[in-house]
Amino acid sequence: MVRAPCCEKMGLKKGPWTLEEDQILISFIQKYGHENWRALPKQAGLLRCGKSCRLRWINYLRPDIKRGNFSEEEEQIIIKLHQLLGNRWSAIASRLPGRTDNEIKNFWHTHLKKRLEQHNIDLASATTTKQSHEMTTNVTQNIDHHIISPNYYQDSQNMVTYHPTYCHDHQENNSSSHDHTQSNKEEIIQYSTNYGHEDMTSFNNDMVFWYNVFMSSGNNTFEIS
DNA sequence: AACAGGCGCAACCGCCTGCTG
DNA sequence: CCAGCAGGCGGTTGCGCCTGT
Repeated sequence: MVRAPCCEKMGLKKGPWTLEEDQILISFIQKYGHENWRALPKQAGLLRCGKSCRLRWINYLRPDIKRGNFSEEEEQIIIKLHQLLGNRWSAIASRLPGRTDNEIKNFWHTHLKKRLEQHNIDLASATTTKQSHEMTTNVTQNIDHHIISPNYYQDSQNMVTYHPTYCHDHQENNSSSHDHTQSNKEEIIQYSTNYGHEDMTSFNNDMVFWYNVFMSSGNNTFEIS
């Protein structure tokens, strides 16, 4: 398949964004939204490619972006989710409100990776296979309660609508016994429940459910790295 | 004060997948 | 079913800043 050209046209600007460009992009999106990223720069009068605009908006200009250092709690969440999900930064980011995949990826490569590697070296001689297994098990059972899924939407009837996460995890289902067709992807599981943030049992069950979804969605090809 | 090396982060690149005609 | 397009994603790069010498 021929890949669509991107940013190849002469005259398109690259490199750091200026304040002026940021303001143009923000005001355009606030006015008209971003239904078509490719067309957006032209419509907004920006000499950027659509991808660049999208990246800038998602990673920097979005109003709900949380700036600043990662908290200890967030670090732990990232570590745990990375054990569970691998390098699926967008999936990890979707569980950390206000954080972007790029930010998490950078944070991982600059901080956590080194720290964990050092930690692994320290543990290498002492860790047995059994302990390793127990660690993995604990990860699945003790995912931090504060991880918030953006896939939950509470509607007016106090129902929680759940969109299965595998909608976004598209690689691991090739040989799956589950046929994740479009109809399956659109499947919505509704819990008629009193589910609340105080109800940690429900939250725990939820995380176990998620884990099961992850595991089953890949016909065990899902890798914990 | 000047320089070198390391670090952090924004941005780019290229591939993959889903959608549509 | 196929081809082309658009969006999304993860890997990588480049550059500015910081720190040590």
